[in-house]
Amino acid sequence: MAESPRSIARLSLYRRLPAELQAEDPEADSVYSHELARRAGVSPAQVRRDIMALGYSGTPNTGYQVEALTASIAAHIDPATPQQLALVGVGNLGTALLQYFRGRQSKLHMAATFDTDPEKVGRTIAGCRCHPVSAIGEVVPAEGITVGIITVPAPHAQETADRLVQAGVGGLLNFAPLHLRVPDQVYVEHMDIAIRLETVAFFALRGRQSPRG
Amino acid sequence: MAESPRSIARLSLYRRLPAELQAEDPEADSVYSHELARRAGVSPAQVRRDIMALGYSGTPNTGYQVEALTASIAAHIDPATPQQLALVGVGNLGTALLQYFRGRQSKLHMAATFDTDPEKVGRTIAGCRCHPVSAIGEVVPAEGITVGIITVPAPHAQETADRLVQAGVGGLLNFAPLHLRVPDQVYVEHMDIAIRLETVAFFALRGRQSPRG
DNA sequence: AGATGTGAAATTCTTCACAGCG
DNA sequence: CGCTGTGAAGAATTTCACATCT
Repeated sequence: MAESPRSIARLSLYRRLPAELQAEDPEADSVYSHELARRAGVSPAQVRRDIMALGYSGTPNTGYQVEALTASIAAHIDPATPQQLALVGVGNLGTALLQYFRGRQSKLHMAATFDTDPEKVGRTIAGCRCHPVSAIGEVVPAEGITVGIITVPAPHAQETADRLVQAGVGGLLNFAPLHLRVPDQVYVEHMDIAIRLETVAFFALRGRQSPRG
Repeated sequence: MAESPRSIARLSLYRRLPAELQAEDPEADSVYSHELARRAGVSPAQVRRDIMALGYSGTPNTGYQVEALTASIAAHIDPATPQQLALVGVGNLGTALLQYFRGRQSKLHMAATFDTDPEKVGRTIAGCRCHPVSAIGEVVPAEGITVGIITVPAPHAQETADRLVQAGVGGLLNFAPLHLRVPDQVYVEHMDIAIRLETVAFFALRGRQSPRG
């Protein structure tokens, strides 16, 4: 089973490569591991192993059928039914993310946003109703929300996470610059921009090759 | 030498933990590996090994002196002289990032922004002058910029990266949802929000424990 | 020939466990 | 004692290399 976060992230990446491919060559209905590898920035062996884990097989000398491959990836990583998201903290970054995902067709649906600012509460921002943070406990279960996106200032991030977890979400995407403490069964991805920027700056001066994917 | 991207990222994280710590207990001038570990979400052994690589040593039974530790981390990961950054793509996300880093004191300085929109070019956004993208080749060397942040739409991300690399940057922080192809000596961090969100959504339904970091 | 699928090797990263110090 | 520093073990991940298929 390729069920590590790394492999899931790579599969998610592979999935959108056929679109790139077909933008260049609309005829193409199959693709080699080394072509996917080149576009994904990983090794061909890595691609083959990830795809192997899907249970899908390509054909030697021909590669992978893009349609079948895409379907296999979707079957593996997409939820059976659409999954609901919530975003907490409708500031600059939160709004940018809402715009970013606005209209993106996907199995992930932005169901609600939350903020403490009375100016924002009650309004609809980027097509999404803004609730007061105090309503998390009510709205999250009511909407069946399973994932929370945290874009509040650092001092409020942990309490926001606590509320979301308490309300039942199973995963968090955290943009606040601190490590969230959550129960073991809750999955967190930390999008720590400051840390990543410092890491880039470090290696920018030292000429090290980038890591995977 | 703990010079992997992972270890650099962790050091960057450890560095801001003393501030958290001292906010709770202003008296504290030393800290144990297990305390740092708890706050960073890693194991105590990992903390000790990362710090070992700095050349700094704590004292048994007392832990690490926060001031000396912070200084050691800074000496290891900060540039000797301030490093200049550029951001390309002053849209919602780009502006949010500019605001986010506005006023943050650091060895990293936002020296220029670039956009193609004539409405934005020439203006000062979040305290930073906006140049036309066509000026990258001129401004980047002139300002000594070493890191580029890419927040342009996906279709323009690769050409943006090419321009920045051509102009001499050594590292890129990419927010566009695709893998950038750059020469080996250029370091890239991919902040692929869509992929990370899909990964969270996947594990939110499966209750897997988060990875470290 | 030139792909894929995959056991096995290699590599990288993390944890264990304990000596030694304060 | 309870901590740090660290060699060695262990896990996780990636790559190799080649049998196999078209």
